[in-house]
Amino acid sequence: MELTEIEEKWQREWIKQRVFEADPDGRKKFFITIPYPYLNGNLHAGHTRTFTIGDVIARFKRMKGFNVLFPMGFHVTGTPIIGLAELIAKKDPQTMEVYSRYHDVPLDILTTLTTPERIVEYFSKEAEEAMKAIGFSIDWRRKFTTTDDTYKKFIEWQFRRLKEKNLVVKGSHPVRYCPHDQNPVEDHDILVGDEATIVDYTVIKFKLDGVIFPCATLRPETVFGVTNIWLNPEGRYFLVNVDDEQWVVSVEAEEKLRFTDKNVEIIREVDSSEFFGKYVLNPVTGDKVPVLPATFVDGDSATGVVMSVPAHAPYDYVALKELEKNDEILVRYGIDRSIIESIKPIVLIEIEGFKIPAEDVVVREKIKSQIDHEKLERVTKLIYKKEFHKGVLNQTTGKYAGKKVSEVKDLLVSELMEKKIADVFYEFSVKPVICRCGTKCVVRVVKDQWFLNYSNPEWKQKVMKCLENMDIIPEAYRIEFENKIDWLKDKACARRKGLGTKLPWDPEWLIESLADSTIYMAYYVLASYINSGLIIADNLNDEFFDYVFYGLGDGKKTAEKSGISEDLLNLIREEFEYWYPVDLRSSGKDLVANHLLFFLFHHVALFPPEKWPKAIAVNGYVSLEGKKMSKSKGPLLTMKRAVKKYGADATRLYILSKASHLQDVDWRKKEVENIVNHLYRFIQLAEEMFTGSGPESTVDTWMMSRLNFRIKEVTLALEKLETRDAIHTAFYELMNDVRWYMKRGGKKLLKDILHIWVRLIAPFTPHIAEEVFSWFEEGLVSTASFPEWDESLISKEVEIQENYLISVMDDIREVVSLIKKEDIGGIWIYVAPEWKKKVVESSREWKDPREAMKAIFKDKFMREKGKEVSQLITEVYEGKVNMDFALLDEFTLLNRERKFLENEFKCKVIVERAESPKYDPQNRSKRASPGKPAIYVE
RNA sequence: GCGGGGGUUGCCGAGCUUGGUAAAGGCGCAGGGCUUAGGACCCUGUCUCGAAGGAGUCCGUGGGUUCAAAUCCCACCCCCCGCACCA
Repeated sequence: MELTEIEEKWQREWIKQRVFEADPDGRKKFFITIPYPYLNGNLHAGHTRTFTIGDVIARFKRMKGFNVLFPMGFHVTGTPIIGLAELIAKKDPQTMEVYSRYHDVPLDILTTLTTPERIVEYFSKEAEEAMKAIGFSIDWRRKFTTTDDTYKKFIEWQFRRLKEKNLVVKGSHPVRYCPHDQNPVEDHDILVGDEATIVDYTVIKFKLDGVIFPCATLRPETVFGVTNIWLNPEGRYFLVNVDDEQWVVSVEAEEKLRFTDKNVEIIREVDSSEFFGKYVLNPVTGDKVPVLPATFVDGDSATGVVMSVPAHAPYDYVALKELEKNDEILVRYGIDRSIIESIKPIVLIEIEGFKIPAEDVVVREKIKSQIDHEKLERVTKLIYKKEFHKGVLNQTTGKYAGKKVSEVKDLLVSELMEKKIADVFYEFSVKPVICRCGTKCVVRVVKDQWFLNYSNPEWKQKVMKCLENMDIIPEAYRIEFENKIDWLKDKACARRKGLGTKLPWDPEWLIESLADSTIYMAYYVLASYINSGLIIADNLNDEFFDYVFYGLGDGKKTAEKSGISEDLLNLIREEFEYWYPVDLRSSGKDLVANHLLFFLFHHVALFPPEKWPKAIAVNGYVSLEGKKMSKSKGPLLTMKRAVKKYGADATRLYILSKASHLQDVDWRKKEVENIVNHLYRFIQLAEEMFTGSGPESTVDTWMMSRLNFRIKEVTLALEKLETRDAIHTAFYELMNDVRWYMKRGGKKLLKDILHIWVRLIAPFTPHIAEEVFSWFEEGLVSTASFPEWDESLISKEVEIQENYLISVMDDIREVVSLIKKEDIGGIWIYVAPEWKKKVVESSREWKDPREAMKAIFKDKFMREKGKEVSQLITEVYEGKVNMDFALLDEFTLLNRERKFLENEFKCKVIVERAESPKYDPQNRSKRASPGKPAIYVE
């Protein structure tokens, strides 16, 4: 029978018997979810991996006796689907190519996918078919898409509740923005500089006659060491009204400020030279410092006004030195030389190995000019790094003295901001940033934006608490989660464009797509009632959700108001109570810093602790023959195509067996094909085993030991979601065990082993497992019980005996290969004499070889053996003697297996005691060591 | 830069938590068996040397701890991922 036939047959059977439709009952429940896919394309190998892990666990838990709910929905919210519809509508060549070639959309259908609705309809159908074809044990009665009216009601409820808790707040935030398109730009909109991030400079407001000189800096802590400020003598500056203040900024800065949330108005252009030699007030220290010219100042970097800290900033140090020597400039701007000469670097950060850090490195690197950017950039970075991490602030900094720079920085900025003597100026980390349309992008501050208040420390605290009680798989990721929780800032949660739910209190805004996907697992409970028509959108109001999720309110009134029966309402409430919380959420590692984090945040915000998630599992990516997959550019391998080509079981098995959890899987055609062969091998072996029977044999106990050990290994691995190890054990190692058993003449247990084995592999390759299982009994393996192991049958002793035999065979084989003889007449095996065993045995009782020898040589017989004994003792202590083997009754054992050995080597085998060999032409018996008999071959 | 993960034999990957015979397993390669033939399948080998089961080398680099280090500690080099308003 072909594999595809088997697969389709059992998939039909599962649907017919509704095996995966889960409703509450008396059993313990297990609720597992996988992030629903976003429908801007077909499911691919990456989904295949994550989803298959989920399915394997779902199937395993089901067989372990849990009532398992494994549901699936579809994500539609956001802009990419709209973008795709537009691209298809205008027949964008790359899109048409990628979607027909890699997503396998037939061209005649593709050309019709010009609206988001058609795209969603097409890909949701495709996705469901793909997931059925690969045999996922999903309860399909619960599917939905995030643009369903009923789902929108659910999201509205969620956001109203969050707002009530003050977790949705108004604010402004910086985005990359194209002035020409008048739109924020995303990564793929950017022509040049897509690696640029937005960095926030601190602006410190130095004052002169009521005019502010906003000095932009990344090192606000150095404000205590300012000796002067810089303007570029060749740069253009404006005097501008900024809100209710007057600022002097570069012309470039003025332009940028207009995109912020400040009101900006040019008063007049000013010449920087009119300020040189004048004194500005440092608002932090109260010092008055001069304004001086420096050409390194970049008008296109932040405000174009810079504070000078010659003790810690190499640029400033060099510029001052240059100025001091440049009489022409001094004269030109009427700057008194004594001003420069009186400037002394003010050290405010103490760091080992430096006195005045900037001076030290400039001298050491022999930097002569402020235009030597390459060297200056390098040493600037060097000093910054050292000072930030290891530097300690000194008494110059007043109350911050004794603290580390890294500890003080944020605190200092927020204090200065509060006193309104500092501000923020956003700037790109890399320049230029150019939009696809060719326009230079700016940082724009979007005003009156709605935010999820993730920075809220109490909220974070709660998430941390939740995390503490969760299982994180792999455990190494826990620290990553902790870091990300700490790092998470407020997140804008509303958009102008896209698909989704409108913000209920401000319908101009759409709820952003990650924000609407945080607690939707709860919605799966309702979805089956919605899909069966028992509930429609009109039934869903806040009272309904409060009642179902919180048990709040009066049942009768709520039912009345919702327009559904009280019985139904209570049924849904009970079902929610039964399934929630989520026991396991399994996902790709790309979702750690966003979705999974929000998943936790929203759960702790909206649900009591007993409804918080229990576990998160994270897995790596999938690449194709070493190349990264890309939905929009290719290459891509769809789930459907993989299944069609290699079969469901092979695809499942391959993608899980290739790498452990965090590791990325590289999909290689050749290896997948080999897995297909392996499955045929398994079926062939299974057929042999099913019909196999025979008498008891000496290897039966060994086989039982192995089998039980393997069950144990597979079970423990699956409990930890280590699917790779589980597959390895269940398929390869157990198969090797069975082969060895058969080779050794084992027959009796074959059929029984198969009956157990087939259940062991059922979570991974359910179709083949069903087929083989059906040879034995009527029911389905999907609902059969997972094998339990019997610890008492796992026998170390029996396994040692078997390993001993293998080791002896290896030795014989090696000897045979070394003598390079065509025909072997016979093999003589000499088992070590009793006295040697005694030496080995008693050696173990002593701490070191000298003591052992002393003790053993008390025996006269041993003394006579002198050198041999001491040599043996040395070998024991060098670890050359296998203690497990040494204590076996080797003679009996080898004699028992003599026939087997004769068959293996196709010659006669004689086992002798080394004390009294009947035939030993080369006197090899002397070499016999406990656990390692001497061998003679002729 | 910050944070996380990683560097093992031709390749992919175990082993590292808890130091104790490095090289599980797969792919590839070689030899043999089976077969009309090919594929598949089965067996054996695959760091180096070896005409007796042995010896030597070895886990990114350099140090350290230890009787003993792939494993623990320190420093350095290299690779991958995330750094957000995008699903």
